[in-house]
Formats: sequence, C-alpha cells, structure tokens
Amino acid sequence: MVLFPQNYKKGIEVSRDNAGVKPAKSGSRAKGRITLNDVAKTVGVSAITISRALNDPDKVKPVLRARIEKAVAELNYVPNRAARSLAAGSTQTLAVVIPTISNTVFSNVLKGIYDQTIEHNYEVLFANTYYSLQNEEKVISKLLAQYPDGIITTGLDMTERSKELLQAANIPLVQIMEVGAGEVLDMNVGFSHFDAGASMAEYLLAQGYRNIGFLGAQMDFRSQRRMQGFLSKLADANLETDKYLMTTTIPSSVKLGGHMIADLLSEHPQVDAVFCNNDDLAYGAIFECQRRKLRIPEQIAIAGFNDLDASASINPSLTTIRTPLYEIGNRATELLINTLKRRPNLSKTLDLGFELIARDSA
Amino acid sequence: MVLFPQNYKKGIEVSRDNAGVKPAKSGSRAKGRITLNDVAKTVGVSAITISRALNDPDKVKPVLRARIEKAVAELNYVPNRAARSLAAGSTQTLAVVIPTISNTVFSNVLKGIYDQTIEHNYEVLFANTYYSLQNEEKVISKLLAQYPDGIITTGLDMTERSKELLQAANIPLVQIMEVGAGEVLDMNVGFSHFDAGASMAEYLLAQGYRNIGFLGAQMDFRSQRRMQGFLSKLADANLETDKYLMTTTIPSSVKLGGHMIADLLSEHPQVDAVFCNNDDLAYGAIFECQRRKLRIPEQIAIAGFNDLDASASINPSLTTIRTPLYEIGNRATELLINTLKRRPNLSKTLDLGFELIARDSA
DNA sequence: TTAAATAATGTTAGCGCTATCATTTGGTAA
DNA sequence: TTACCAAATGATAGCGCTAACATTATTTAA
Repeated sequence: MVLFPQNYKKGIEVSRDNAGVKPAKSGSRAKGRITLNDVAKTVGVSAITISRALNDPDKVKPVLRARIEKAVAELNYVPNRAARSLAAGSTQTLAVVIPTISNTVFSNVLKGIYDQTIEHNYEVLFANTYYSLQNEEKVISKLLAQYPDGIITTGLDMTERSKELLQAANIPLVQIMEVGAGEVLDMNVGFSHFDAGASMAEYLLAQGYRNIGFLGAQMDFRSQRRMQGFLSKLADANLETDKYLMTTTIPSSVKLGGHMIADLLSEHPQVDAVFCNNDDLAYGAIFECQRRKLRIPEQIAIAGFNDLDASASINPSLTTIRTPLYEIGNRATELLINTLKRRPNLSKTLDLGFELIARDSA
Repeated sequence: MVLFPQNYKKGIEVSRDNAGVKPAKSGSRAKGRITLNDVAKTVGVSAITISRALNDPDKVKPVLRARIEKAVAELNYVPNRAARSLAAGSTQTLAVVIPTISNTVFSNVLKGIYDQTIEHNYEVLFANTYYSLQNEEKVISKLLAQYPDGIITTGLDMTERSKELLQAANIPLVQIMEVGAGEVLDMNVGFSHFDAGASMAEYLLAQGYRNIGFLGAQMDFRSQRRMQGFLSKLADANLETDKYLMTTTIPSSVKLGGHMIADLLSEHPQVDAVFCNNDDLAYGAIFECQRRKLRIPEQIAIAGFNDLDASASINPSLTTIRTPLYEIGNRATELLINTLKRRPNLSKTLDLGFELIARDSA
C-alpha cells in the first residue's frame, strides 16, 4: 500500500514505519526528518559514531556497524548533505556551465561528465548560458553559491566579472570544448576549432572543389573560430572567402540547414561544396538538395561537423569532423576529481583533437 | 591580468582584491571564503541585515542596501547555500531522475524543467537511471540526501524501496512522461503511451496498410505500452500482431533502425508499413529503404514517434506522433513549484496528450 | 505634543553534521 | 600484575546562515 502524504508543511508529522522513533524536534524549522541523532538514540551510541559508520566504516567495529546499518535502513535515514557540507567544508558537488542542454553536442558532453561524477560519488549541478556571456556571469554566481568543489565551464571567452568570481571561489576549474584560443584560467580540455575548420577546408580543396561555401548557425565563439580556420585555408588557396559565406545567430537545426542552403543556392548556384558548421545543418542541407534533385556529391558536396548519430546512416553518408564530446566531459571531470583528491595531473591542458571522417557526401 | 590560484588547499590564503578585508578564520575547516559576517563588518551592520538585504531587499532601507550591495560586489561575496539550506530548512533545489541525458527526448524534457526552475530561482540536480530500476533506487537515495525541495521522476514503475524513500522524504513529487498506466504516488504529468500507440495503429489501418510491422528499441515500460496499444488495434482488426514484430533492449539509434528494418524485410518482404517506436529508428529505417530503392510510402510506409527536429525535413517527411516533451518538464516543474509556494494546483494529474502528425512517409 | 503603529535593525539560538581532541576499551609486552 | 599502545567511541564546538523574537528609529494618528 502506498499512501503519499498530502501535506508537505514543515513540521507536520507524517506517519511512517519508523520503529517508534519520531523525528526529534518538530519546531517550525524542523522538517520532520530523521536525523543522525535519531539514529544514534535508536542504536544507543553517539551521533559521531553513526557519522563514522556511514562515512568511514572501517573506524567502527563490524558488529556495531551492522546494527547501525540496520537502524539506518529501518528509519529510512537519509543524511543531510547541507549539514555535511557546512561541517566538512566540502559539498561533493561539481558545477557545470554549458550553453544549452537541448543541443546534442552538450548533452553528450554532460553525459561524459555525469558518468565520471557518479563513479566518484559527486553530484552534478548544471546551468545553461544560452550562449550569453551575461547569463554565464549570472549562472556562475548562482552555482558558486552552492560551493561546488569544482567547476566546469564552456569555452575560453568570458567576462572579467566571471573570471573574478571564479578566481575568488578558489576551486579547481576546467574550461572545456576548446584549446589554444584564449586565456586559460586553470585547466583546459578540448580541441582546436580553428584547426578543425582548416582541416575541413584542406580536405575539400584536395577533393578539387573550388566554389566552396560555408553555412554557420549559432555562430558562437567556437563556430567563429571554425569558420576562421576554414576561411584561412580558402584564402591561402586564393579562393573567395566572403562570397559563399552565410551565417546566422539562430540556433542550429535541421530545418534551418534547409533554409540556408536554399538561400545560398538561389544566390550562388555555382557553389560546388558547402561546409556546415554543425551536422544538423548538414542534414537539412542534404534533405533540401535531395528535394531539388541535386546529386550529392557530384553536383554539390556537403560536409558537417560533430559526427552525430545519423551522420553515418544518412544518404549519402555525411563527411564530417568527429569531435570527442563525451570524452571532453569525461576527461575534464577526471582532471577536476584528480585535483580534488590531490592526485597529480600530467598536464593542465588536454588537446583531445578531432578526426575528419571522409564519407560519401563530399 | 588573471592569475589563477595554484593551490586549492583549505585555509590557504589566496591574494584577492578584497579592499583589505580578509576571510575571518583560516582554521582547518575554513575555506578562506568571505562570509556574511565579513560583509557585515565591512558595512558596519549586523549579519542578519546583510542576509535580509540579499534575500528580502524590501526590508532594508535603500541607502543601506546600496552600501551592502557595493560591499558584496567588492568582496566577491557569494552566499553559502549549504548554510542557508541548513538554517532555513529549504534547499531551493529540485531533483530530477531521468533514464539518460544523452537521449534527445529527455534532454528536451530537462530543458523544460530547467527553464522553469531558473525562473523561480531553484537549482536542478539530475541523475540518470540508464533504464534500470535498481539504479533508480540508488540515485533517488543519493538525490534525497541533498534534501531537494521537490523531486521529478520518470515513469510510474518503480521498486517498493524507491516508493518508500520518496514517501519518507515527504516532499512533493511529480512522476513524468506517462499517465494512466500505474500507481501515482503524488502528482503526475505526461500522456498515455498506450493510446499513442493505438492512435498510430488506427491511422495506418485507415490508410489501408495491412501487413503492419513494429520496430522497438530500448523497450522500457513506456515503449512496451506503446507497443501494446499499437498491437491491440491490430488485433481488433484481426491482423497479425506477432509476425512483424521486432524488438530489442538496445538503446534506440539511427544506425539500429537501419539494421532492424533490414532484418525485418529480409524475413518478411511483404511488410507494407512499419511503426518505429522512436523517430531515430524511423530515420534509420528510411535511410535503409532508400538504399534498397524502396519507394516510401508506396512500397513501404514508415512512421515514427516523438517528432524530433529532423522529422519534418527528412525525405519523405516523417509521419510521427508529436509528444509534448518540453511541456512535460515545464508543467511538472510548475506543479512542483506551485505546491512548494502553497499555490493550489487545479489538478494533481496532467494529461498533456499527443498529436499524430501525418506527413509523407505513411 | 504624545501615544500608537510601523519600519528598520539587532540579538540569540540552532539547523544537522563533522573536525578535533578526549576518553574508554581491549590487547600486548614486560 | 602493570605499563603501554592502538582501536573504538564520545564530548564539544562550530561550519555560515536565518527564524523568531527583541529592540530601536521613524512615521502616523489623535
């Protein structure tokens, strides 16, 4: 039978099967929850012994420990992390600042972070900046109020105030996604977006394309640097850089990719290759070209970025750049936890690179 | 200039531009951070006044408030939420339990949750169950240790122990994604997966398809109920239900969709329509059919579930069921926050429905 | 003008836990 | 036995903040 309490009011006593033990206080601030002291009274030992049994079991005799564990289970005791944090000065929490959770790129990164934290018994607090440095400043401030033991932020570009806050917090920090494109405050894990863009340009040039376009959505700092890397190689080859360039600050989506390539082609039908700054955009471009009966890559080549799930399966399969998203999250968290556990890191900066995956679309 | 502290050791003093004020204590537990008391001393008022200026600004005279805000900014003071939580008995934190963050479905739900929490100044703590009830039990226990003010869990199926823990926690709970398919512990937001499945079956039947297959990945409880709803309508129409059925517990992906339809077609080339339990799977199926030069929907119809970003753009555009993912997260959080703020909710259960989007693929 | 009401600020205690140091228990060697 | 040491457990204080009540300043009403 399950009866869920109808009333959550502070101090309201809710019936529980607690072996007769009731929460000690039900004053106005009491939450009516079982505390360490309740367990201690039940077992007949001091509170600190319960604390030890839970946090450092080896310090408590096995027999007593067993009794404590039994009482904890019976009373449904759940330690109060706020109290623990306050007393111990550590929250076992990591803060994560990403642009938006609803982008596959960052949900993959976050998964990498999550899997590492769960293994080391940390919690994850995340916040979205929605690609705004002002928002970032706000959420950093909010997250720091939770006194995380460490923090991960996205990108190397932030406001001076954000930097100040992070330094004043005096906790390890990993800036993720990008390396080699700005000031690093502490640690850094990612890859070079400039090089990634350049690498795709070189590939397309090597394939013989000469009227090469660029479609960019979102156009955050990293997108811009991918574009710069890309255009620098076109410039090196004495090709047009501005002519077939189309960017927007609208977030990337499949639909947007369709619209953008439509616009580009209506202005410049001679374009023979397009680098989309995100696979989503590239999917949309491919679909739109299909509708226009343009053969890919014969009439127009399409390339993407990130190597998302569908890229290997789409027709034609998408030439793209694989980025180590999960690994970035995972390794960044590893750096953080190593630092927190006073284990040395080989390096404060990890360039995890990228990989150009040549498939059929270009 | 930015110099990041090289040492995070407790109590180590790090130089800061703190207008001469140093953290009060640097004992072994002190984190070397500025506290309310430091601000109070700087401004020359009591700590509680600082607290009020920050939490309930109207209660402090504007002139004084301005001085306090200035001091807070100069000292880079960040309130300690653990201390606040402990003193106030509220953490301003909501816990979220979802199967996996790396599934677009749940990252959309989480975004809905996040956007609502940010507006009301709550924090989000999330955990993944990876579709395991045992994991769910563990993460619920871990999350409750943070004493969240409210909690959102996914689905109606959980272990007895999970239910016990949630009840003992005595905080508002919203079970999301599904309604009408099991015991609700407190509040409930979602839609009927059985009905959604049934609705797609009716549509396909109405279109005249008779050799109708089903491809199911992951096959968690909700997938199963979608399948049951779907098959029940096929049975009503006296059609085969088992013959063209293919399921796996492997997580859904585009690639998997391709493999599954390939397998299904090699066994049963007569299949004329397939309902994929996820759009990802449907994309993969469409791509594979294209490679086999099967005309969609003339030779084989494909339908999906969730109406993800690419579904409207793919060729042919995908007939699917649009599910209110963002809204589920958003409304569930709204219910939770209303409850926490003692505002009445019209209902403890919200059926947000679904919508069949008929496009070209079926 | 003075009392009463209200606004603004202060004092005190305590939220639930753990660091630190103190004490007790049990085991070992002399 | 006694002295000694390690292991196990306990007492105390305090982490940084806010609820509750107390006091003081300011405004308003009579």
